[in-house]
Amino acid sequence: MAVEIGPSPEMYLKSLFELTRGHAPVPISALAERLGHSVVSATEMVHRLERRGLVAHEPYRGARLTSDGATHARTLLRRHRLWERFLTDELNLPWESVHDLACQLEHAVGEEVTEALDRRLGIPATCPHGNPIPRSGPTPAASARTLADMKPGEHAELEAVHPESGPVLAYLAQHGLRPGAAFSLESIEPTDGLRVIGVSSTRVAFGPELAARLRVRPASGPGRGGGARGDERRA
Amino acid sequence: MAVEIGPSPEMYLKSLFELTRGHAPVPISALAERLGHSVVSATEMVHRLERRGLVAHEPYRGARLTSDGATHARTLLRRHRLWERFLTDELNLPWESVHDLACQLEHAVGEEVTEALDRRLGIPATCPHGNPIPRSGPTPAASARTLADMKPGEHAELEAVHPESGPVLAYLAQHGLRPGAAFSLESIEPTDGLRVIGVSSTRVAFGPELAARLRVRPASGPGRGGGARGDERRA
DNA sequence: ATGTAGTTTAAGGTCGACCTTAAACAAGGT
DNA sequence: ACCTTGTTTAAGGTCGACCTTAAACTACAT
Repeated sequence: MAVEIGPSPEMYLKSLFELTRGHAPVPISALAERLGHSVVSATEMVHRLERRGLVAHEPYRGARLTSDGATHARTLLRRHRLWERFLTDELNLPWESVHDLACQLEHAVGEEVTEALDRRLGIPATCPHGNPIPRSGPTPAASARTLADMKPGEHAELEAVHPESGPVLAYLAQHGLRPGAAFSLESIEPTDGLRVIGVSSTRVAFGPELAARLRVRPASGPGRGGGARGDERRA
Repeated sequence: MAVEIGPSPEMYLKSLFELTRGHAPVPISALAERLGHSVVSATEMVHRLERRGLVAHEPYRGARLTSDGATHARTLLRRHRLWERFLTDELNLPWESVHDLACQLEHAVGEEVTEALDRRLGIPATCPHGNPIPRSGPTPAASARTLADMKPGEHAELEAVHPESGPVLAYLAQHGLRPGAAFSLESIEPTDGLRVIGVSSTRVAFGPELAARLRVRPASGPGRGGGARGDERRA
């Protein structure tokens, strides 16, 4: 069991999982873009994964994880997020850089280490970027609402950065924005749909694509002022 | 700096380092055997590493690390042993299995993580198998004396398992023998040179090759009886 | 001085994971 | 019905990391 699989196929499974919205297949071009590969290469890989029974490919529509594939992807994501927690909580590495670091570590460990790590970390509920750590049992539904869905004047709190990536996290870190931060949407610029938000006396702008990657929830308290405040470790 | 290098070349550097005795070149056949590769493949790799300036190859004698190569190997060994400590000390994974696990992790992290890990672990002096963790500055000379050098009747204490490997550690674990354990050499069998030692009322036998991998030092105290006792974390 | 054991080179093979360019094809809007 | 856009297939390439078999060669001990 556990089906030997290399780092590269694993990245595909993970990306596929992350890019999946609802029940729709993910266009291969989207996959390719996320991984920085050519579309042809991505198609090749999808075929390889299909032969292994991990993804189902609907021609001209996209690829979807089979349940085997989804299981595998979930454990990968689990490892990834646990490592992220380890790197921030135990090694005190910067919030915005642990994503890329964890991308290496996730392929280097099996179940043994993963579970031990989970216990060691106190069975955390989310990664440092606000995403839930998959465990046995259904994953708690993440809020579907993002910054892109908000209307000017609304107040909210950053819940998570969903498809994570180095550059995105760097941008957020640069402006002191972290899960838990309260903010308000000040305006949506007519040109390019730029979202300008106010976070503790600063203004930060986000393009529509980035905005769609910022999951939000109604501001919890009157917001204890904070910009760069932490993230919750429990659900 | 840091010269991009993959897991496989890294394993070669590490093995080369571990197999080096004094100043002599390591025969490629020995390298190949340690890695479980064919001699031809090992030769190929040595060439690749030579082109990169990491090893020097003396035809028909063997390969030696250049100073660049040695530096690289040392940092690899450093990562490896730090991960071993992490896995045993923090995750409570079994002593005999952390070697193989660390073999994966060592290729998945850079300097940032390594140094943070080191600090986090309290700058440990040795790995769980008794080998010193390389740091800047000269590595403390490991005792050159092994079980293979002992005479019947002698008492000693296990200091380290030097070239480590899964099966060797498994054998030791099976017999409750760990660094720090005191024992006496009871006999050397004339056939096959088997070393039979007494450890806390048990007898365990070692072939000559294994014996040469067990570094020993004079028993420290009257040995608080112990078989399966720990290992020191400080020099 | 010679022979054997250990080393090296040569030649050819496989597999995975990428790339490019170019052609064939399907979906969906006008 | 057509045309554009996005998708897939085909063809050929590269590179790294392994493999085998077979021939050439060296070191060293007898």
